[in-house]
Amino acid sequence: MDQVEIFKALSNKTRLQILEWLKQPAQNFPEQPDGFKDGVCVGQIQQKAGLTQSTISEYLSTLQRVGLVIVTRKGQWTYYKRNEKTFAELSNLIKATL
Amino acid sequence: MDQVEIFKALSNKTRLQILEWLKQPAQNFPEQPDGFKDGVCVGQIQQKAGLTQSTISEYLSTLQRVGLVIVTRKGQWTYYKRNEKTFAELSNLIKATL
DNA sequence: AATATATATCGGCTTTTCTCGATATCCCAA
DNA sequence: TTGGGATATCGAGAAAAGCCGATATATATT
Repeated sequence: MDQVEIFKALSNKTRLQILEWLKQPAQNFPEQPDGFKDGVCVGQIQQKAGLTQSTISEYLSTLQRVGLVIVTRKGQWTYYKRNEKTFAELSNLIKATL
Repeated sequence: MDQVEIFKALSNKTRLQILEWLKQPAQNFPEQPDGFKDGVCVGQIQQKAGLTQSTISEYLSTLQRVGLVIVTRKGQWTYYKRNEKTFAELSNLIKATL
C-alpha cells in the first residue's frame, strides 16, 4: 500500500466521482441490465463521466493499480467494482500513521 | 474542505514526511530550543527535509492552504503545527463519503 | 540607519498529469 | 473468417507540479 500513489489516484475529481458512483451501482447506472456482482463496465462509467473512452480506461486502470478497485473481465466487457478492503485500510492508515 | 486539494497536498513524499515529523516535534526537532506550543519553524523543517528553503516554504504554505497545518508568526520566525481537526475530518470523510 | 536573519515570492527549467484522437487487441456473432 | 463492439494502449499537446537559485520582505539588533 503506497500512500503517495493512493493519494495521487484520489487527487482527481473524476476519479473520486467514479469511486462514489461505484458505491451505489444500481442507483447510478440504471442502464446496465445485469446484476452488479462484478461491478460496472467501462462503457457505462465513460458515458456518465463524459470524458473519452481512453481517458476513463486509463483512470480505471490507475485506480486498479493502487488497489482501490477490483477488475473482472467477462467476455468483451470489463467490470470494475470498489475494493472496500483498501478503503478500510486507508481510513485506518490515516488515523494511525498520518 | 476540498477533497481533491487535500489529496493533492498529500500526494508528495516530502509533505507527508513533514506531517509525520510534526506529530512528535520534540523527538524530531531536538535543535529547536523553545517549547513546541506553536509548532516548528521553517528553518528546522527545511534542514531536516534537505530541500531548499524556497521549496519547503512553498510546501508548508500548500499544507496550510488546505488546512492541514496551522501557522503562527512570532518575530522573524514562522511556526507550523498540525491541525488535528482537519485530520479527524479527513478520516471521517474517507469513512463516510469515500 | 545599516546590517543580519528568517521567511516568502518570482522566474525558470524539468518532470508528471490531464486529456484527447488514433490505433491495436480481444472477444463474440454471423 | 470476417465484421463489429468493448476495452486497452500509444503518441501528443497543454497544463500543473517539483524544485531550484535569486530576490524581496519583514523583523530584530546594533
